[in-house]
Amino acid sequence: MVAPRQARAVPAGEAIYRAGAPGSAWRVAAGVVRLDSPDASGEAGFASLAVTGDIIGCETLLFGTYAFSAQALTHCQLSPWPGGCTAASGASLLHSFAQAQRRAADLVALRSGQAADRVLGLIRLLAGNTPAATAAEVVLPTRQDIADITALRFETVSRIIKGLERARVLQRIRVDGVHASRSFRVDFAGPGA
Amino acid sequence: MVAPRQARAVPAGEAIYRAGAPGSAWRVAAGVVRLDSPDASGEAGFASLAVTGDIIGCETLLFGTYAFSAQALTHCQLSPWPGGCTAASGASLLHSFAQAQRRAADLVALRSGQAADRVLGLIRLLAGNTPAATAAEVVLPTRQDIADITALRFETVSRIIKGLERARVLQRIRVDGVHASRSFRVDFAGPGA
DNA sequence: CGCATTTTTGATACACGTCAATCTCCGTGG
DNA sequence: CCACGGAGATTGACGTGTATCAAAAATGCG
Repeated sequence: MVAPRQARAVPAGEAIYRAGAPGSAWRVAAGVVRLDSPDASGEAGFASLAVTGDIIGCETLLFGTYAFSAQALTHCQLSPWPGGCTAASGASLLHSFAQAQRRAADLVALRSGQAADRVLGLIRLLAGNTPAATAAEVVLPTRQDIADITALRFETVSRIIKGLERARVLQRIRVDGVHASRSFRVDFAGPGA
Repeated sequence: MVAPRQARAVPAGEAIYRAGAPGSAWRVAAGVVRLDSPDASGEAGFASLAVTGDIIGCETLLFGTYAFSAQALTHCQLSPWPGGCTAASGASLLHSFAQAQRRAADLVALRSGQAADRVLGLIRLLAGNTPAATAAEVVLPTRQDIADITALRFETVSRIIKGLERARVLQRIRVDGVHASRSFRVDFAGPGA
């Protein structure tokens, strides 16, 4: 009888695992995870994104080691996967497969069209991620990470986000009188009334 | 006892299946398949790419219907999946999952960097696809399809491919004295010598 | 052989990249 | 409590890689 692996909490910005390292699969219970291809010789950098509900590190079930590097873009909550009973793993695997496919299609879509639409698309993706209770609030990754995901430059991302603020689509959330640069309240419809 | 589904041959440009339609999964035995998101209300168009060895339509095992539309970009050979024995489907599914992940990362990479590098990257992907015997020959999709995959315009793709021809990286293959606009011999090293 | 489709090529405009300076936030130590 | 410094974010000025619009040429199919 093997002791169950513990759930993990990872602060924003920290590495979760490295490509090539041994390990097992996780379910992203909360937060946003960035996956990177090992940039040794091939295509460098950003490879994929995982948000709440997604499974990461599935490939370890097959190879025993991670194919990508994972990094927390926001504070993350991870739980071991598959859960208790391995019996359900067949359907469960299939389910996360289908989900990964849809996620991949979303990512591809985040890299076409005008810059503003891409950033907005990503924000939409991340906002859909937030639990219902705080549906209209998002914690964004750094400008640089947003830029990597959308294939833009961080200066461009910065300008676009400022523009969305001016258009009242985004509104900074104040914490102790100081507004953090990554926490926003989102109102896709614009200033509403 | 169910009669085994037949293998399918699909000519270039033809639809393989439509999103929402019932059906089952296939293995791409040869050729290149384009997958599109149903563009009804959400993100339109290109979603993913499948080349020789990839599995398409996996989601039917879960939902019974296709999540994407599939279209042959080159002449395609399809075989039913999973193959004869369903016993191996667990590991087989896992394997094609891992493959799909890597493919998705490749696609994302095809949408960053300079236009010429993207097109070249796609050609590389497609050339790696060809069987070893004709390793240096590729049949490319239409300029428009290449443009959709790389998030460029077909005019830009046309200019780039012409440029690669002038640089002797691509060389048109003559068929009956007429050179087709999509069959090329590839020499990534340049004119060699 | 003729027509529809695809590809090529040119001229021009603009969205985004690039380079660089400044500013804010936040932790550290005097 | 404030000076200091680093990381991230903002803003400006300018250049350029692609998009865009348009027209002609090549290809392929009936």
